[in-house]
Amino acid sequence: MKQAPSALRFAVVAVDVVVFVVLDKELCVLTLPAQSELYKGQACLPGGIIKQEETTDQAVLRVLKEKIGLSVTYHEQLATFSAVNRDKRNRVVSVAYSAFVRPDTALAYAGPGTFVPVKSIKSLAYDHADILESARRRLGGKVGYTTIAQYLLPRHFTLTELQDVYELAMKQTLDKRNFRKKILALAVLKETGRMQEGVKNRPAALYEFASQKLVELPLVI
Amino acid sequence: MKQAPSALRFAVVAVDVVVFVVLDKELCVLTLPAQSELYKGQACLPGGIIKQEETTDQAVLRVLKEKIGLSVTYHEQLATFSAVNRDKRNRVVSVAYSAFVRPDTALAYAGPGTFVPVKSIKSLAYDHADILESARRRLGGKVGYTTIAQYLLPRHFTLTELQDVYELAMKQTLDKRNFRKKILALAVLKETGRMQEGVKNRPAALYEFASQKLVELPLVI
DNA sequence: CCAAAAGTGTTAAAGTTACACCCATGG
DNA sequence: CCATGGGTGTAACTTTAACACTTTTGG
Repeated sequence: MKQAPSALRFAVVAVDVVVFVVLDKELCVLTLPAQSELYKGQACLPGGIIKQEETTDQAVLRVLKEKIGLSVTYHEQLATFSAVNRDKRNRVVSVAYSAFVRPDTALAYAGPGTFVPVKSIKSLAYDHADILESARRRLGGKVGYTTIAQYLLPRHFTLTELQDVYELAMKQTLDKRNFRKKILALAVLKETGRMQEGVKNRPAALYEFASQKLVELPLVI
Repeated sequence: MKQAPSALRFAVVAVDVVVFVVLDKELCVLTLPAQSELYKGQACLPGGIIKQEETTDQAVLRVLKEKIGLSVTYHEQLATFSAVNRDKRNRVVSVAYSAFVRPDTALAYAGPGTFVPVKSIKSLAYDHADILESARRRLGGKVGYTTIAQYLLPRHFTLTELQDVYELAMKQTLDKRNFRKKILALAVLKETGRMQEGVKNRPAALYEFASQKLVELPLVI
């Protein structure tokens, strides 16, 4: 593919990713120490510049894999951030993404990033705090009308674990009986037939999502 | 602001805008004849390359004003399209926007674009058909839980006109009595005290939105 | 007086909320 | 037998859906 004249290419196009995980009943995101001198000492989100022959979606997967050493369960585009000074060094237009990993993946993770509770994050380098806030809001909305919660859970999970994810994402507590009635009525789950093992209380039934795709529901929870 | 080396600036960043209007009980969008040789004869959405010192939001307003001669009532970011070959000439990453104009503005419009019914559009240059479809879907969703319909109506409007916009956006008919009950219960409208004039049937009361800002509702319609 | 659109209430059904106790397991 | 979390139903209330006729105006 031909390239447009350099004079027209004002900006670098980058991706930044908010990688969510639920650990220990806390909603966490992956952060890294900012590399650049200007933002030294601050944390930031994983990200990188797109390559000449890749889409932003491909860039997200490449960056997470190559630079961060992580495979995510699901990712989706969030919004594009284009403030002229969002990166003080030079003009970078960033296409932000949300991504999700299962807790077991995060626990086994040993790359350069750290998962930290969203609540504990006071500030981030660049405009990454804005991006995080935007992703956080989107997650809160989307958990209620899609099956996005599945990407934050192990494949097989208990209804209580599922409810925990909903409560974290929505920032509210839910009634156990009503939650179960609703989620089961939606018919997006199926019983695995298996039970929890090695727990010191009554073992819970394990469920899984019927479809691994993101399903949109006619509004619920 | 310093610029990153040209070698890192692979792509041109552009904006493309889906400008909606309701004319004659039809949802329409603004299209233009494509300029480039490669897409000669096809229609496309208004758009343009961002400038060095402007955000994508600013670029949208500038492009619509300078190139199209149109002031929109409201605009919001939709999504970013980055397929490597979405523009065959060279790499263009496009940040797509939805925008809305009131019918009176569209009727008075005399610029280079044309408002054509969405239904009548079979194809568009570049990936603009994808962008339009995406905007169309978003409008359909958003009309139900926000006050976005206001940007497609004159400032003062009848409840029937409001219902028409909802029906067009949602692609379904609604019950007149139930619609009125719901929308009035939401308390987002206020009576202007004025009535329609010069209509050959019983004149309807004119309403306006209480806030000109986009308001998100706890789910409705 | 006719045509056209405005305006208005009730009832049945569905969905949502609030709420408390017994059960199975490991230690 | 105790502690821990799992699992379950019902009744009041709220919301939604379906539905038809009278009113006001201009021509």
